[in-house]
Amino acid sequence: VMILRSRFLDARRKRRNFNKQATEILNEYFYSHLSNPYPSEEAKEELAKKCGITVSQVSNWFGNKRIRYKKNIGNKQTERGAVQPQNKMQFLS
Amino acid sequence: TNGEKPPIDPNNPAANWLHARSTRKKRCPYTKHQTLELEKEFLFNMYLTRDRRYEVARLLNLTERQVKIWFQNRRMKMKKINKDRSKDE
DNA sequence: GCGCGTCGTAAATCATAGAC
DNA sequence: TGTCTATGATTTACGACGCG
Repeated sequence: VMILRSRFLDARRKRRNFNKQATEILNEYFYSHLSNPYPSEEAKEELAKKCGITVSQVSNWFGNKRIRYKKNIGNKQTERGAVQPQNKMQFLS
Repeated sequence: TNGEKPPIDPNNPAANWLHARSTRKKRCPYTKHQTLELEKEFLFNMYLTRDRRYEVARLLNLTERQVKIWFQNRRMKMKKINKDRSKDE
């Protein structure tokens, strides 16, 4: 049991890239909230649940995404996917 | 509370989400020795007295502010570790 | 008010999965 | 198989705000 448990813990400790669906969900949220990509704690919990990852991992993902997105502005990185033609970023005038 | 736009602002990236302190000190990774000594001190007590902070800073060639912030960050890290462990069932 | 506490984050850096 | 780079995690450094 000890061996299995430690093996389990070791396996979890190793970083794995998130699966495609989880990444899609996160990207969809990010690009549909581009004017303010800072999910609330509640939103993070919901995203975590939908993606099958932890809240901390959601926070890490948004932290990395925001800074890496910024570093790309000007690049062609409009990044496909979730941005609907009818964008949701309005107001804030 | 300030701007500091990235180099370019193509069209309207809607990226007005501020932040980016221009006067912030660049992050400077601590040496193995500094980290080890800080960890030892943290093991001894999670909170520093004023005198102890001064002494640690002097010994490790860090500012008192750096030592204070290191302990604050370390406590947050401990909290996260404990949280993760408790979710282990 | 000061001074140190937590909380959330930016930005740099680390570690290494994975693509090639 | 052996590079590399993209990606998830961790490490410094603050701003904002709370408390005594």
